[in-house]
Amino acid sequence: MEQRYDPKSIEPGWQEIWEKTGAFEAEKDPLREKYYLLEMFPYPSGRIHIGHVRNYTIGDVVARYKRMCGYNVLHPMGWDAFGMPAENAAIDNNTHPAKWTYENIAAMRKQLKRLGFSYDWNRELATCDPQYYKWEQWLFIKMYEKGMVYRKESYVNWCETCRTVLANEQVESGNCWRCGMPVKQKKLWGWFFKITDYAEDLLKNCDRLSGWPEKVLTMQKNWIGKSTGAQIEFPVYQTNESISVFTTRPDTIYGATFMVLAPEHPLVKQLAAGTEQEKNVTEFVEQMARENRTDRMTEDREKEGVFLGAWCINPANEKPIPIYTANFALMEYGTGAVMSVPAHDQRDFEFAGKYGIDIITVIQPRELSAEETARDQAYTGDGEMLNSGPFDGLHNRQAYEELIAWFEKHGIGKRTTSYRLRDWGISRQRYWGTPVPMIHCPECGIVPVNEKDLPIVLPEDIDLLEGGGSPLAAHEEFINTKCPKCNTPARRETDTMDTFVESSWYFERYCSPNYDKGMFDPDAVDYWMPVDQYIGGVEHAVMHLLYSRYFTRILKDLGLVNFEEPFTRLLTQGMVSKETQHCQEHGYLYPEETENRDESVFCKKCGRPVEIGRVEKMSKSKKNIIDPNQLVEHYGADTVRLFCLFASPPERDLEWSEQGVEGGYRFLNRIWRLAENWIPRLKDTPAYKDAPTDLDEETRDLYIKTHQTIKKVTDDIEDRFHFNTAISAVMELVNTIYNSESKITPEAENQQTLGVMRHALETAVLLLAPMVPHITEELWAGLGNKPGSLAKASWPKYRQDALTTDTRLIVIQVNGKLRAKFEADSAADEEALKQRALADENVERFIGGKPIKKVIVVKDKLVNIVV
RNA sequence: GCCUGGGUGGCGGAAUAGGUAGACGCAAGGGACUUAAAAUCCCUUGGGGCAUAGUCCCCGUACGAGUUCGAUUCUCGUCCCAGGCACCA
Repeated sequence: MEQRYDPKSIEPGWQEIWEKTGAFEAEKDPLREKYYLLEMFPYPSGRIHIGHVRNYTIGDVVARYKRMCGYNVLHPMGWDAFGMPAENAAIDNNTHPAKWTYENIAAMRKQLKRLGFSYDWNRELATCDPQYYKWEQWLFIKMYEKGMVYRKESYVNWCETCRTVLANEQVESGNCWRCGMPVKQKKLWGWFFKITDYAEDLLKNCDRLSGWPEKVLTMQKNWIGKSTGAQIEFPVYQTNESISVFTTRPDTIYGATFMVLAPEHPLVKQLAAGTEQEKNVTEFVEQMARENRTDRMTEDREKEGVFLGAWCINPANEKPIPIYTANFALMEYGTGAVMSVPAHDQRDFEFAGKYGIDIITVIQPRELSAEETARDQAYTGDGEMLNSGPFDGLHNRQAYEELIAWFEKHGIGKRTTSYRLRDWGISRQRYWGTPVPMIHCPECGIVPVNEKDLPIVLPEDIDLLEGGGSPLAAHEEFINTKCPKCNTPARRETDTMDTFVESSWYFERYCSPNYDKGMFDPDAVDYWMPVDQYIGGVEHAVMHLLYSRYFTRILKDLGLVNFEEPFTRLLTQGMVSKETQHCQEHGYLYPEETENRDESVFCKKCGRPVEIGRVEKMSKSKKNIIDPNQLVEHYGADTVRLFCLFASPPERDLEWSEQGVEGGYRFLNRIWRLAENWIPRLKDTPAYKDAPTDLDEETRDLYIKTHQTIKKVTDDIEDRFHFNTAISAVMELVNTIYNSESKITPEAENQQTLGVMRHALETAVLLLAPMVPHITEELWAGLGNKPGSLAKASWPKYRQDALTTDTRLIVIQVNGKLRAKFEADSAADEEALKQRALADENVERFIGGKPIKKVIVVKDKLVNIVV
């Protein structure tokens, strides 16, 4: 051990030892209980940011902790390596996406290693590796054969900036999740995964995911968006056509006074054809097609529509009702047609008001008259049926059931369920992704590639087009092929897959990353999966986590795995934020662009005072980012890790504070000095581990504090991952050791006191080992243990008999207010406590001679006297 | 609008089955050491009150009620903040 704590000189050495000894390599071992800990793998952007550091530190603590507890821990790391930034960077810097990606991976791997994370690097994978995506293509073909994939032309979310299609999950309030630009609707051919087949199952199982945060489950449930109701047929007047509608309120059908079709609905043009409305309708539909989704779908957008010049028949009362097309109707939801009941739906109410359509009340609440109901706004509650023929007088909930029965009996409609969830559009019109392994043959149509021809590798010699567009479509060698069935010249599919496909099964690949006979070795997956603990950002609550759950079901239905939920427990960590600095003249400022004078901050450029802005998520544009590299350089990996854990519990946001980091560094120094002072004295003394009864009072206090700390830290990590309070507890222990130090005079220095001291010190080192692994390895070796053995040391256990002293602090209350405290023997019975409390001087004052109504005694805690 | 969280000192945050509110850290102040500074170590630190400076008193966990011997914790109502969804028929 060196004199001074110098993280820079000790950390790389331990990292080397871990690597050399293969300390974190995981081997399948059926005799040992496994623990699969996974953090969401990063996109190789080139630099690790502080959000990664936090995520991976939390994961690493759990991995190291579980290892110390004896589990066979799998803790892998890899790269979500396909995606558009590589392509864009390649265009900007005139390089190749693969080169850019692999260089970034090398840089980031180095950063992760420098932080001392305990990954099994032998299992590292990159999704852009043909040996990885080969199996994704294989799975695609299996799914195609089972009818789980299909190709269709439809309106899709199109991002003009990224020049590609987006899945519904990837549109965030009308904008592209990646670049933030508005998303348009575009009619395009594309490949879809039939995730809607699993909607019900994905929804139902949410309730069984007890290890997931409620927040994430709610988001998934809302996204799947189940609603129950009926599908009802409305015949079109004087034609053979009929319009199918989905409604959650079949009980209001007698109040349906018009019909609305989505502008994209196939019947719109057909029904308007030849009527005097045809021109208006065409214009309206074209205008809707031009508008982007955001503009059309904002809620404050006024309801607009046009009459089609056609009517349909309300099957309940056989009255004709006009058919409209309107901006608020969505082709993607239900059947793309709405039976509109203005009296009982606010949106329909507004539309009817604007276009002068009849409003007929069919449900009347008890507290309002028929005239008052639905006068100023739609009435959406329950009540008694009226204007509804044979159903008048019924409660609407009952009418709901009877109407559905009536529809089913007369073949007019049936009970159905509708989901908001759409099929997953996975086609991307870009280069840097997994090629869809399909061939378009003029004779045979669409034909999957032969399995033996996999992988379909991305060609390397491509011209990336400025402003996007698939270079594959222009690559003659890639496109031209022969049909696997009939051998005539055919064309390859040029779409690549959404990168969320790769991340939907990487956790299975980690189990056997080099397996070449399939996606994964079934035995390995059988042993390691499911992931016991998954950790990542909440931003993936719907996208990645829903897709992964879906994929696991696919694999199960294909007989490849025997479980359906991939992640048993999920932890979503909060984001990292920091205060911003803003100058009137120069906008947001980096700390180095400001200077401190007279307790205020000023802009270096113009000298104006700088406003210290609110705490916000770190981003380049706000200039409130911090660079992990610089921090590690300055303080070492352990301090950076310690602060990430100490500043707040994992699920909450973490506010970055330079001074807080400094505090963490001070704490590590404090332990270092403690060890440095004591190690020479107790090097040859074994740790005292027996019952506390034989110890003198002062030594016993330290011994008990040590065991209390073990319990506290273990519980904090085990139950809640609250590392902040775990660290506090060790800080308290260290403070206690400092305080005991003065009491161990040379005269008092005997084997027993030294043994207790050693035990305390050793325990602090063990408890901190998962969080700050480098300094603790150094101290562990200093204490005479085999260098590098801490990573595999056993987690300390506490003695039940060493958790409490024989006296307890008892609190005395009068009428619930604290009035006095005293130390009581733990053996004292209730009566004794009561007598002692009543005898207290201060207590007597507050009783003031009033009669005592009741005395409540809580063992080991308090006495409350009620007067 | 709906659904989740959340609101505690100057700050980050504790209080895990209703039982001492403010652990631990940061910042601030004071002291020791030093020629000095840094570092370190020790002490003080929610607000207010006092003829009795105490094992003292009053107030205090967004606000207002309630349940309870006792509420940061449970119930109801109000306000504010963050995140998600948002014309879904």
